[in-house]
Amino acid sequence: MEKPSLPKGTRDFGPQTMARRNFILQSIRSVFQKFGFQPLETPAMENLSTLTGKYGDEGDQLLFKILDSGDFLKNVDATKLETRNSKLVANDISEKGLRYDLTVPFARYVVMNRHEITLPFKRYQIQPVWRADRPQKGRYREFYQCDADVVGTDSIICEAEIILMIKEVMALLRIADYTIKINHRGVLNGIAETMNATGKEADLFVAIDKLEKIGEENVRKELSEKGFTTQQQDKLFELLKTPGSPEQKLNTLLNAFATSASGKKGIDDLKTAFDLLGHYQSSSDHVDFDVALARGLSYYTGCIFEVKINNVAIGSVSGGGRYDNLTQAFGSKEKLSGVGISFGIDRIYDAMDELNLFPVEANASSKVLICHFDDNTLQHGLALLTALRQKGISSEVYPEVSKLKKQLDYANKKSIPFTIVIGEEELKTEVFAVKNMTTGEQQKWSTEQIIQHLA
RNA sequence: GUGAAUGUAGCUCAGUUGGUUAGAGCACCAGAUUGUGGUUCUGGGGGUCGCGGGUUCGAGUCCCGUCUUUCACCCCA
Repeated sequence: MEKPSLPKGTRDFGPQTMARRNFILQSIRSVFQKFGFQPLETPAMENLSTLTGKYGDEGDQLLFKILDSGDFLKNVDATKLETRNSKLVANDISEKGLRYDLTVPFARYVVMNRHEITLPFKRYQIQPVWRADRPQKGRYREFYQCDADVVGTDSIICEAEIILMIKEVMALLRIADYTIKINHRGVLNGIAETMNATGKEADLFVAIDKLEKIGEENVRKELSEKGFTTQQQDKLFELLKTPGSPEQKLNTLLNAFATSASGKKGIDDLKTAFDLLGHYQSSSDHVDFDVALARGLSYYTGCIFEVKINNVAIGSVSGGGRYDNLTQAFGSKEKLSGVGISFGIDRIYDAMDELNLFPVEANASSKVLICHFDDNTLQHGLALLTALRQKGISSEVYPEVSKLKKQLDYANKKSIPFTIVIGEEELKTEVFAVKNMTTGEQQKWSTEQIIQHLA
């Protein structure tokens, strides 16, 4: 008999883990709903044609493909098969794949249901996604994304609200030390134009993004290898090192981008976003204009976001940005601009775990355990149990007759905060011993008093 | 996908140049305590040493393969 095991990069979530995951999930969901987003779910699998070509060559490699049913090799071209090149035959034997993110299925949904969608359309979506990546810490092959997107408006209000939502989620999770990095694709293009590197954006941006991780020296080394002159590099780092507050940086860069239309547009959008935060009576605390942030290059066209929890060795816990042409990839003639944010709850979990940030409430299951001594007291406990449940107090009874010690141990292990002991004496007086498992204090209460105190 | 490291009880780890029956702490179960837990004491259960081959009189220890996890690259939540 083979030992059971899980596919690489996937996990089971036990009750304790689920309680904490739900705590995170519910925090995020409540914020999304508060900001007017409506739920959407899409299938785990999509047609491969929906998924391929949307994430760049790298992304296509990471797609999980689903083998066609039936006799899928029957009609495959024999000469193709003989090449033994799996890439050549992949499309002939697989027409479906597991979704890689939630944004592309959302875009597909919008195009397919355009007639019944009122713009601007705000949806949130919380579902697992799959990537055939090599697993590492904080990187899984199956993980959940929590996305909120708005399509059908260019308004920077949406960008500002994304920042507000991130702040609210972090506050609910009691994560205090985090940074929302924000940049703009236009700023990146402006940099490329200003340093005379148009046409080589891809190499440039990939190198820029590594600045924080590998430092200026190594970035310069990489740029030299890619054929950037020292002069270009000097100009680049002059821009990247623009000093001051976000506002000061924006002003300095605006001057630097005098000849770059997209650079100016980028600065403009970012300025608007920062201004709007003020109108929302919010601050730019935690928000950092990071000129070196370059993510999601294959489809973001406007603002780019990334959220890092500080002092944990885990990648970004959230990312997002504005995209102009996602629906065009599905043949939509109308140009729909969208902007969205995605929280990775698996990484948030890992970070909170490492920082010991889970509140005790996130562990509790039942609030009350009813303990007893024999069949008679057990049976009478059921009436009390029903009374408690009718008042919405989540409670359970120890389902078999056993020693009190064992029942109290059970309550401890499940972090049940109150126990009620029912014995012959309690049956006569109808006053029960209610024990606070944290303090050890014990009170004598009637059913009404119990409900009053615990509801 | 490329390159590297790791794997001994549920968990964290010991285990000498290859040599009897592989250990500890924590956790678990039982008792001390027939209506009061998280402390203490006593006892107990639990390991095909990741899996499969090989070398050897003999392998947890050496070699090869494989899987898992981790790290770097790539990319990303």
